[in-house]
Amino acid sequence: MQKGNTTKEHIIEQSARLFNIRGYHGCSLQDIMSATSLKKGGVYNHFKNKDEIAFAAFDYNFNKVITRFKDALEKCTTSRQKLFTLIDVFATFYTDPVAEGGCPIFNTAVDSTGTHPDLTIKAREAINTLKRYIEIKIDEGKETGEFYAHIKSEELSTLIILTLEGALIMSRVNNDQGPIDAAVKHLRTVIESSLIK
Amino acid sequence: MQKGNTTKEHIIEQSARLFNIRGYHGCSLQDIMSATSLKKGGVYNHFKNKDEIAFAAFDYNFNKVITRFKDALEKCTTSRQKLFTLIDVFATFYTDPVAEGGCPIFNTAVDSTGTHPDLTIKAREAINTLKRYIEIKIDEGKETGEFYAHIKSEELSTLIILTLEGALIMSRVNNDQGPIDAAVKHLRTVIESSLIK
DNA sequence: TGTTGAACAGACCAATTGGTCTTTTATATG
DNA sequence: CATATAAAAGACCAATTGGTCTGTTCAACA
Repeated sequence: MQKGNTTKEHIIEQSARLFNIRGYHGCSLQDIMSATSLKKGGVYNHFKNKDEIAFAAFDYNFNKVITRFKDALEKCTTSRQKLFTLIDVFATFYTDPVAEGGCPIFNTAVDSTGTHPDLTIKAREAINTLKRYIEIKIDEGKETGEFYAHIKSEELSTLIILTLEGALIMSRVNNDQGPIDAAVKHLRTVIESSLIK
Repeated sequence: MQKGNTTKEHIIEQSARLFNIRGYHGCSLQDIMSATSLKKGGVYNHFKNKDEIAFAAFDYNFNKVITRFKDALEKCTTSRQKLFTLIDVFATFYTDPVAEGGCPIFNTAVDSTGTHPDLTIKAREAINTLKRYIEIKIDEGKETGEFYAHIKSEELSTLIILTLEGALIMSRVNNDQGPIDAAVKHLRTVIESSLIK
């Protein structure tokens, strides 16, 4: 266990790792116990069941995703810069993952659909939070006159997410950065040529 | 069990459904037994273990995907038409899924990574088969002079797949056709404006 | 220093897991 | 009709699952 960490945080960290790699059904209590070097009593002292751990783990991972976006965008001044940075941050999810095993949001979305409705809801909310976040950045660019006013923010935000998330999955399964690079390059072109005045 | 089907085919069909909805670890032998109305002996008379069922189920689903592409593209004459049809076929994976629960290729890719290497390999091979299939269609268009020669076939093929697969996942988790529509519209524009002479 | 409460260990549980093996049931063929 | 063979049933298995509960340990505080 890392110093300065409470046991509960330690469990969440390790579980967040495991759930992202193995998925909800692929990760057992035994896996969590091994990863945390705790026995059942130690784990269940902080959580009432596996679901609670999974929820906390997802929130933890999602928070790391959002934080990475916010931190990177803080340094940006123009909306153009913000959008490009947004894309670059997505790309870092491949080279330097928030959580080993790819993007926790889409992972959880795919993993939970059909088996764990409550997790699906969490994934859905996370996607929509992210979507609105990007939408706002686009809207800001329109308000300052940096972007064309006719651009549909929601559509573009959706497109950015689905392109990069698709790329992350494809890159990961092929163990090849090609898809990520193709997606980044493509989106840059799209933005440069159709969004910016 | 449907008429004209062998028991083995029946097991594969049902398992293909279940594995695509619930994932490998989310689908138990009991689930398969219930879905097929067979007992353990009936299932294991045709397969030696769960893995064999999962492999056959994946092949079955993948074959349905490829078949749908081939059938649709048969009627096309121009390369432009083929590429647009390709995109439309992807879109049908949302409205009229090959297998309930989304695209089996990316589902399996996400589901298996980190827990089931053999399935990951199958998913990877499927993605690359599909990628090459689309590449060839683009190359054909270049050879006939329909498309610009400078277009990078592999990159475009990759982009088409990752965009539409990303859209399928996003549409499914949000239960909203918006992402699919956005992806289709976008790719059509891209092809129309930068690929076709 | 003795006591209290939280943190953790670990025994225990019923249910379920994937898998094996023997027995029964159909079915086809002589 | 008898028999060989394949298909399916279902009893059985050890291992693992998520979860509960009772001890034990340890640290803060009076």
